[in-house]
Amino acid sequence: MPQARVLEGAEAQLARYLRRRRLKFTPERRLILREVFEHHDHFEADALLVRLRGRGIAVSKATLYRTLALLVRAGLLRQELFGERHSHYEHILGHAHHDHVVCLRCGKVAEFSNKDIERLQDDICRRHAFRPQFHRMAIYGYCSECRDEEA
Amino acid sequence: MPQARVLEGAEAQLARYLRRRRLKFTPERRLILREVFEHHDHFEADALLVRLRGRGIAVSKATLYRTLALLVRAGLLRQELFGERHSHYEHILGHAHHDHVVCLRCGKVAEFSNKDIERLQDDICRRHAFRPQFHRMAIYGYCSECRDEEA
DNA sequence: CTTTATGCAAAGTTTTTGCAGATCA
DNA sequence: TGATCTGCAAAAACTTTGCATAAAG
Repeated sequence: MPQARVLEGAEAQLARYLRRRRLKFTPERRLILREVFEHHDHFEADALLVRLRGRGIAVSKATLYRTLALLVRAGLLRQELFGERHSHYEHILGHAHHDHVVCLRCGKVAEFSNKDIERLQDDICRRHAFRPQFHRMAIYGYCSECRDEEA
Repeated sequence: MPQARVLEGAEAQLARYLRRRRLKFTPERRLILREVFEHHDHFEADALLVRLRGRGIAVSKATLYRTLALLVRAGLLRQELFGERHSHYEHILGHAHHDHVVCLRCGKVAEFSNKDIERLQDDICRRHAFRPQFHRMAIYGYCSECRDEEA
């Protein structure tokens, strides 16, 4: 899916979400959405704010956090905690579900997805009479570039 | 493994860790270790502090946090973030590796472990030339008691 | 007696909130 | 025009840190 299409789809999805709830599509929300869906896939709130500021867009921290929460509620973003105290956000739209491999030394994050694991997770939920909504899985260790530097 | 044995093992492991690094086995460290390994398996820093205070043990917050970090480094505890901004801690010693199922409504956490998933994770790491150290996996959804209350 | 640990209070980090004024539908 | 938003600054929640004093090895 080309990036412009993704942005278009994201705007449409957010517009629908807002309209249904009689919420407003403000310029701030549009600018943040744009910045989120035009480029990067994986980001932290603070880095996003810096990027916005760099483009001369002066939304407040409060609005940024409120908007990110809104985008999560609207199903456009996924919020992740990779063992750190701050959140990472990822696109849902235009990006299939996947899990993560995180390097403990350089911090690099790679993605993977595995149908067999998903299927086994479903088995587990059935056994626990649990109705799954989503899952998070991350494997922590050392990437090929960092594994040799480690003791 | 009976609980008393676990505590014994934990003390031995910590003592070894400290000795090697010429660190000290202070009364505070011993008391915290005891409170951690005598009973509960799954706890939050603040709840632990309250429990200690309830037993008349007045370690400071600073020492508590420093000691928990030490126990993680020494391989006795695992630190988990279940999508909240505070940590949960779990025993490693006396407790086999497992993953979690978390109820989004009542917050209940159940454990599971699955050899097939672990094996598939190893495959993935091999394919990424990644040297895994540990992983975290949590499935979020609704438990049998809460699934009916949800829309 | 030297190095490491503790307690206190203050600072830090990331995120949330109350409120008054601004703005969208 | 009325409900929702924004920005600000202050609060919140959790954890970390600097420093003086205490204590382990």
